[in-house]
Amino acid sequence: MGQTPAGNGRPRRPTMVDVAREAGVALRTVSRVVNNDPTVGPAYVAKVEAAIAALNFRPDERARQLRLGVTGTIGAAVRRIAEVNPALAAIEQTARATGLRLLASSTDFDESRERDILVSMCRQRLDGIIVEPFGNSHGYLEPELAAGMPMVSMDRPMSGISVDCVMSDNAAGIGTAFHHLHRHGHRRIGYIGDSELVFSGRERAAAFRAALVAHGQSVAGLVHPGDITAERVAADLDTVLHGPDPATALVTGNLDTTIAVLRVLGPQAASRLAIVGFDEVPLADLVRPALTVVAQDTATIGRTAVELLSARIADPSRPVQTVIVPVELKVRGSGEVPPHAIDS
Amino acid sequence: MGQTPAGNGRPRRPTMVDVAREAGVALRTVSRVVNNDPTVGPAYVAKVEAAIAALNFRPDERARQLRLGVTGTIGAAVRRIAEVNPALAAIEQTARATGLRLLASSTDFDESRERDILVSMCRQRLDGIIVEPFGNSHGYLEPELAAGMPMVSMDRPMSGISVDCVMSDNAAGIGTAFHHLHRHGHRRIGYIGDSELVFSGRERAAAFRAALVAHGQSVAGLVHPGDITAERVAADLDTVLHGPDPATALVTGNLDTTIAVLRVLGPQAASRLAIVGFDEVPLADLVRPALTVVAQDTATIGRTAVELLSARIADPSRPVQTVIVPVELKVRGSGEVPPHAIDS
DNA sequence: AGGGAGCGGAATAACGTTATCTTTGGCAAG
DNA sequence: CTTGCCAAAGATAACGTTATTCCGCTCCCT
Repeated sequence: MGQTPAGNGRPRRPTMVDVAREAGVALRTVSRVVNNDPTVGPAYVAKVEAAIAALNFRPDERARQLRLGVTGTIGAAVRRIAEVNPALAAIEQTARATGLRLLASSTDFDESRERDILVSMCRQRLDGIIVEPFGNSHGYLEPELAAGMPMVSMDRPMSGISVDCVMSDNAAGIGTAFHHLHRHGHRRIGYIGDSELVFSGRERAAAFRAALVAHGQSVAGLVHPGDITAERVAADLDTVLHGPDPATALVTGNLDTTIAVLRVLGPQAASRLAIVGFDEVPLADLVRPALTVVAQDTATIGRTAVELLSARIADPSRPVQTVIVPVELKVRGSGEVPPHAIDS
Repeated sequence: MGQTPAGNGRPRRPTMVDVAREAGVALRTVSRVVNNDPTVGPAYVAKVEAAIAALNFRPDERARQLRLGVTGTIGAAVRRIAEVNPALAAIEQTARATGLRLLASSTDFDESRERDILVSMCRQRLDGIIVEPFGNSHGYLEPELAAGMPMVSMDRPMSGISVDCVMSDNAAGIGTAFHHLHRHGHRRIGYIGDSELVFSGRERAAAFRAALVAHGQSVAGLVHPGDITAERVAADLDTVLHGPDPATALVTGNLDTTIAVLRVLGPQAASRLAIVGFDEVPLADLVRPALTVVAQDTATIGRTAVELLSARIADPSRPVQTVIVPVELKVRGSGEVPPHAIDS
């Protein structure tokens, strides 16, 4: 008996074979009608469409994909879905405009989970993958790359393998923030940011040190990368503000740091130091003080990621490319507090 | 010649047949090894695993799914991915814990797009679908339901078809907000919220009218549902604040309304009226005034959605169920301003 | 020592679609 | 009237996996 392989309670859905029998035509003809092949006579089209409607037939995308070899879907393995993630929004929009479906998953800042997701995407033979890498060893993807799986990394490069990459100009962003504060008269500027175990944390801390050196200042006591916990940030903020030579201004290295700093400082933040944050802050206009930030061009990043991926899908042998996207300073108030306005 | 069906430049990936040939065993044996079937002798396991490593074989999930009839994946069609969406985060977490993959897409507040996504998910024969419905006619899903596609709606019921549903207790939430302001001495309380064309907008406006009536007050001039644009909200706020009998307190019907109201009022919001918002506000502790809100229990909503879906997958004939999740008042300041503190 | 149980592996048939190839029918040209 | 020939529809073989069936081998018991 032709029972369903998974013998659960689900009723078997009609297939093209059923439609063909119902319409009294060949299987191939049903396929042609479903795919709008113009070489089918109108009488046959009508018969087949009637049968499709009568049986409520819906083609099985899995079988189609298996046969075609192409899925029409790209994957996005991002660190956080369901959080404000404008780059992901841009990816989705661009993918849609390109006629690609998008399969998004959160790696959730977990290396093993990232691995699971990427391997699963490869097993599904997606047409390509965009990944916001988290872990530090992506060597296991080497065979996939060799097998021709198109891949693009976003926000940071992948480690151990060479793939197309799109990311912000971290160094320029930090330089701009520093310069902005310096131009408003600040001479002691501190930095609190993400851990240097993370690529962007490393790049931004390094850029900040370089800015200090370029202005002939000592690095000592001013640069504080590390894990982003309320305690660590509070402690480093205390060092920066109440050391022997207190800072009058601060650059925060990413969104989470900015939020943590604002929480520690409380409503009087603006009277205690000038702040320029890296990353746009959601509801920035409702937060007090209104924050001056170096904003990443997330729309361009997301769009570029899809474009790079599409280009590689079209031509797997093209040279690997890294795109650096400029950042933009958004002046809103917190970065323009002059040094003499700071309580000491 | 056995060429790839899609004759593009991608190299053909090795299949189980190739592995079997390489290892000198039967196809079925490779399948058993891949699926950790214990009835394979250790010598064979070693041979097969060596061949798999040598060829970089990865099983094709599409073929597996086609053969098995089950995908191990559920779909989530939500209005907005990549925005703060704690319910989606809970769905993802629960799905992961249940061993289900999640395919998330944004309907983007577009009825035709919602339809595309849902039809596409059905064609992919996902094991089940969670949908945050947007449109007003879901009759086209009737055949899918009849064919046994498990479906759960979240946040609002679907129109025209009967599926499991989980949503917040909108009426109780509005009642709580009203009562809270009333208890703090306010006697003229206004409401600005989403359009009554939308289910939750309708429920909340109705609940607010009911609260007014229950307190023996006139509805006239106080209840303002509508599209959420800066202009409309500003105009209605003006009516509420500067009418013949001005309100001293306001309930906002959802997050977007709350934000729009705060933008219009500016930093002096708290000195002009007391506010209780529906929906939790991101970075609520950094926004001034700190907002008193009626928060939805998004974690429970997301988790329940997956649980309802799993239950229906397990037993397609179980009765359709609607789960109402309680809401919670979060007191933070903006809702406790007494009437006499309001500038007139 | 012979026979049957039991186990592990091989051959083959699905799953539902699309593509290749073949067949049929109708019509115009020689 | 026959010969192509084009259009349109049918038969059949993939795609890569898993499940079913079957067969040969070993081992143990009588």
